[in-house]
Amino acid sequence: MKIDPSSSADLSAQIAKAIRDSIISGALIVDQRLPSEAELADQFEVSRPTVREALKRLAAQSLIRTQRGATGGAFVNKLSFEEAYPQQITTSTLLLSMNAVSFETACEARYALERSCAPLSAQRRSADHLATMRAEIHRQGQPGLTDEAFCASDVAFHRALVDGAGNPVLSYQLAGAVEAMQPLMNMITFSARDRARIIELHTQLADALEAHDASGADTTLAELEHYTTNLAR
Amino acid sequence: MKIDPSSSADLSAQIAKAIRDSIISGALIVDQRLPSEAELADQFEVSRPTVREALKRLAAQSLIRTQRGATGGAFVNKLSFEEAYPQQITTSTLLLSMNAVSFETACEARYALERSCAPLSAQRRSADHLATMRAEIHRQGQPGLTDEAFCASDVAFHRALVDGAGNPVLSYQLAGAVEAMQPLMNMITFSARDRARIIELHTQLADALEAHDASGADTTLAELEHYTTNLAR
DNA sequence: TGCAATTCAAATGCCAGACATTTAGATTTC
DNA sequence: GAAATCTAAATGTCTGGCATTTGAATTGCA
Repeated sequence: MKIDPSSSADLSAQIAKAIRDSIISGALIVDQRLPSEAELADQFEVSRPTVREALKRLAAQSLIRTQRGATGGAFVNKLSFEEAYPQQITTSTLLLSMNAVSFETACEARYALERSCAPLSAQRRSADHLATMRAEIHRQGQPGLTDEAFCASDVAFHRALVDGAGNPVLSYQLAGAVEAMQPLMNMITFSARDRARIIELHTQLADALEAHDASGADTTLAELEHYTTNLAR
Repeated sequence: MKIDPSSSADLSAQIAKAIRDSIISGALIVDQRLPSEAELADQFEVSRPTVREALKRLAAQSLIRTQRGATGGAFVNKLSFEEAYPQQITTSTLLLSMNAVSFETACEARYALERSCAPLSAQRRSADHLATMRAEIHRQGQPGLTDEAFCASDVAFHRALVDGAGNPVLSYQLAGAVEAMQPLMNMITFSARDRARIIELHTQLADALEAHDASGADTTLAELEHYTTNLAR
């Protein structure tokens, strides 16, 4: 683990990279304790603040965690799907807002990915997932619901659909696509008639999953995509 | 933008969160300059090193960039898809390796997502994408190729397929799934016969895309998934 | 006047040393 | 033997300072 003092890059960035590479390569394994900040400073021949900046960089990516106290220090963190979700969502949201991605493009991606989950979800969805979907459908029918709350419930519904596939990798990837759409969706105003149609399609979708009907679910998702893109116009 | 001094969390983490929230909410816009480190230290009533640790956290997520010199400082960074790719890939790779995700699960997710791109790619792929795919197929047929190089070429082939859909959101999401699989794929040894079969399927796939044949591409991808999962056993 | 060289100031990058706080384990005391 | 205390190691934070970079203002000269 070495750094190049002649490089133009920040020392703390170089040190972070060196440690990150060690984690990715497996030289540092989960829960292993890194040397103390003072020891790292010695090894890399830099000051403690510089080492600390490097460690903060890694902490921001959830690659390490730190503990204070006698047996404390920095430990290689076991990156869990739960931890990775929020980061994925934040990044996806910013990507959409900062790159002026059109509603059509985002919508297309979202439904394309979601349709890839549908057959698996039709096959494996638990009663729990179905119950969540039914509950969200019911909420969507409440009269006083704001557009924002309607969209939030929509996201919850679709996440239950995706989670029904029982594949954590899919759930992780989809979380970004589905949640990041929400700010864009929030810019749409839904008439009572729009909501009724969406709820109808959601119900069809839940029915299809309950009946383990993959192609029915796929067809309904296609309709929903079509309806949503038209709404945005 | 305030922090809670009585909180147990690190000050630098709180400050990073405050600034991050401002960026996400749009209170800070792209290319806007943040106050200098000294000014931030005053505002948050902490020392400069603490502010610096916070800024490094944000830099690690590509939310800001820093410039030295007279007109330097920290600027809100326009997060681009190109910048987000490597992060996405790193995270996905670590998620798979640290959570002992089975080859079957990862493979299922990868092909499910990839099949969602196939119809779009069949419709929109450019001559460029096709050329890349053909070139990779040719490389895969070279006799002296190591298993690692074969897998790398496989990844390049599939990325061209995904990019052919012409949807940057899809490409971004898929990059993680496809690239993160590579370490798992590298653990498989391919016989000459295996390679021949895979190349055959890749050729079918390229042919289907060239003919704008969506269902043909889908069928071939399903076969490829089936073949790959069987190989892993 | 116009252009080049110089100077200047502001900002980040980096360092040394110190103190505060937390925490587990060792030690002491009853 | 159990509870209380002490201790040491580690991170968290601060002060103050110097080095380096870099754009802009200033100056000097033709």
